[in-house]
Amino acid sequence: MDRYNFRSIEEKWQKYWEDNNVFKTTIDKSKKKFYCLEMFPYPSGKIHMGHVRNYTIGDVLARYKGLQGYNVLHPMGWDSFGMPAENAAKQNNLDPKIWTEKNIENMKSQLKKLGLSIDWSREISTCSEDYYKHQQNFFLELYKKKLVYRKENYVNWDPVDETVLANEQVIDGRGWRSGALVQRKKLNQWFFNISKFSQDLLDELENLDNWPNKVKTMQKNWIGKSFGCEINFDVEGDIPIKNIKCFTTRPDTLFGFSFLALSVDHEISNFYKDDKDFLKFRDECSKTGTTEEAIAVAEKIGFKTNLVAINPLNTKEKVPVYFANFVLMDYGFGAVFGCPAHDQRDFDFAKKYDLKIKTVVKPNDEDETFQVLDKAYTGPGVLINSDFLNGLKTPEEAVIETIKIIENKKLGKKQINYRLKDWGVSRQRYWGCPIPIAYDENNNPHPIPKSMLPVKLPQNINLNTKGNPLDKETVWKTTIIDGKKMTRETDTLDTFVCSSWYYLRFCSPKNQEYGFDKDEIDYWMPVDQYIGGVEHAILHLLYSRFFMRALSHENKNINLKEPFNGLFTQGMVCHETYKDPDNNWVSPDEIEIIDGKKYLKKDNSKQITVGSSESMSKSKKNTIDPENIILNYGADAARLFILSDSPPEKDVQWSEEGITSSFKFIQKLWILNSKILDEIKSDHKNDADHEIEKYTNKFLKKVTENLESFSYNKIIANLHEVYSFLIKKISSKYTRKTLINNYKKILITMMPVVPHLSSECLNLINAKEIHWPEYNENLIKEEIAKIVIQINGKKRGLIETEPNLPENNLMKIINKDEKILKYLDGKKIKKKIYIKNRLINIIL
RNA sequence: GCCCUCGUGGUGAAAUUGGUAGACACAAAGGACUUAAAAUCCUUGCCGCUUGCGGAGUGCCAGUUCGAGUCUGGCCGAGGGCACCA
Repeated sequence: MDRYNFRSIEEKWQKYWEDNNVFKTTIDKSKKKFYCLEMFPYPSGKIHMGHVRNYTIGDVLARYKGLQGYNVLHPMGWDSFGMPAENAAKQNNLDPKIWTEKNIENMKSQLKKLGLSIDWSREISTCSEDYYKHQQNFFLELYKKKLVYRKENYVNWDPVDETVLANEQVIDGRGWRSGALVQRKKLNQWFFNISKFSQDLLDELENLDNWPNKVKTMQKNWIGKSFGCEINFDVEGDIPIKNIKCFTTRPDTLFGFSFLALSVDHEISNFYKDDKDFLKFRDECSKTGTTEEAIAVAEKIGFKTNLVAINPLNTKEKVPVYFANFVLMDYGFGAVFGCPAHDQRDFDFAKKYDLKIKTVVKPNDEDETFQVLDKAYTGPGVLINSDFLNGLKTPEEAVIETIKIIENKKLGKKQINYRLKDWGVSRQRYWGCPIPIAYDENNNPHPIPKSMLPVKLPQNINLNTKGNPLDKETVWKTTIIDGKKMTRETDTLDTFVCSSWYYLRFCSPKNQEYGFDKDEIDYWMPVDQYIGGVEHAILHLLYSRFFMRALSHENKNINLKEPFNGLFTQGMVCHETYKDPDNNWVSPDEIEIIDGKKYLKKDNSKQITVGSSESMSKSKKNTIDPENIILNYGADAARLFILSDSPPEKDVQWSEEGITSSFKFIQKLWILNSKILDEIKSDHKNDADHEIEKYTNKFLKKVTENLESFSYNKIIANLHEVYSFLIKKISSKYTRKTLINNYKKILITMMPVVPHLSSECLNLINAKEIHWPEYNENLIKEEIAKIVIQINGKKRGLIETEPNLPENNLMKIINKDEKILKYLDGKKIKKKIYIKNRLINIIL
């Protein structure tokens, strides 16, 4: 019996698939389509286990759908613009393009070794001119539709990467890539008007039935809709300002008004720009900015103006106006009215500056003497101390009533606000898609004419400069449009723009005229199943949803809002962490096991401490290189293991034992195959066929259901079960025809998981016409019912009977069963609950 | 602080959606084969008297039900998301 030579067999099939263009796809309107897409990788140089998991999950689905007869689109490409290339290029003094292309070459060959069913003829790379010229065209289309605009704005400035970051790229006050503390800086920036679609982006979440609720909730919170009203407060004081607009969700608490707070960037700050104390205060605020600690400690500080604001519902009441560090300029109107009794933040501020705290809401279970003392009350209740509003139920009734009153008195109006802000897309970087704009001598922007696209990145430039290298390219910067000399925009686009439409490009990757072909996207879009990491729950997925809307906006040819019909977010790959006695992280490769204990390979005196299992990361050195795994165990074993044990949406623990066990299972399946080949050399008459028919059909049902529900870990369990069955029953003398038929079906179900082994075995049994096997419900029907006997809800026995046995007949059997009679003990039966074919519960 | 998700053997997990808890796998222990080892196969969730049998058992406490891992309420714990959003 020969050993399974995974290397030659995997290579053979990969070559066969490639040479025969097995996964090449074209439109075929006679067939139902299935667009299976995994998030495309950044070409960092090598694939990691996260990729292996992501692409294995996608491949299982793509192959399954293909076997079912769908016309499957399963492409792959490269998210190849971005800072790592630029940084690597700087360090090694080479061209980012060359660095990137080399990485792509390498990663592509690694991915191919995984045996993925990818149509490589559709490969795209976002850094190629062929890709970004269409992106520039889209930018100009959006510009024309006024969905792109330029404004001066405070930005999140990353001092290490010397670039602007989107709010979403600032994590805990630090740059998401560099980890540097983010600063505030005012710059001219390009923006995509994503907030125009806030309501629609929110509404359509409801219809995304095949998205995880988790992701929908995150997006919902991110969009952050709130209902309230704007109120125009009259003010009096020493500057020529008559009123200040505020946004509030709690107008019902207006009688608890005790101060008005402004953002330091509010237009009123212009009157204080010569006030040294104010400037000092403003500095103080920008320092506490967005850092983690600052928010945690979050001391509320204010700067008192000489203004007073008048309560519009009680004009006798005048309260002080402050600038305060907790008021944001880019939400609402940069001004809030303070009601300390019913907002914790206002409460803290009032305590600090000794402002009035007037209770105007009492909880439902309190009486009217209720007073807010050491903590704001933000819950529901009834309005008190509020004159004509007294007795209203809050918040629902009271908010609506108050808004009506405010509208009638023309003091303000109903208003809906969103937290979602427009998407700043300008980046001060070389390695990105150039923004196709040029400026005239008055600094007015002009689109680059379509005929002059693409605006190509200059090559062979000096990257070792501070700030944006494109700024220094004086020759490149200068251009002539309509005979006028102009200066190019030197900012490039955020790389999230590239990934916002790549799913469209895959439909027609070769179209030179436009980013995609209408016929092609009409057939292929939307993506039926999108698979990737949950880390993109907000940024990438929201941007893509926006981009699809932006392209469809005012465009009769495209009527598509949602790019991804189904979304699946897979968990991470984790591994134990190791440290040496000096507290340094140690990689699994550097460890040797002696007598069950782990030691440092190069120094056996040093014992390793084993830490918790965490997601694989270079910094903790707990990574496993997929290339080595494929080399030593094969792609099928790697695929099998990455799907085993844990459900795909949860984290999976990588372990040496696990991959070894998967490797062994592949070997076992191969031995089984050899035995079956022996077995089918002769035929049998003995009619044991029914057994295998039945088992196979039950198995097919389970596997099919598990595939449909992404329960891929259960499929592996099913494969173990079917193996155990076959290896035991192989000599049961099934007729040759039946054995081959059923074995063929089983092998086909293995195709999505272990395609090389499965293809080889199918070939060896000379199987033709390979398509997903249907199961026959009639063959699955149970011929024996196992009925649990419960006495007073406790399991006391198990009886095997014919199916659908009437209760009377069952009781006859029970009455002959000594074990059970022991429990009945002649007692009177009060009640019987009989669930056919399942259980009977006898209550005494 | 707010929002979401999840708590099942030593470990990763299953459980026909309210009906035999622990499928499948990893680890450990014991056993078989072997001169021996490797490989392979079998047995074992826990507590008790030890073929068998009995008991407890799905984070904790209540509730609904003939019956709860599954449903309801309250607590405890873990993970994730958001960050002064008015």
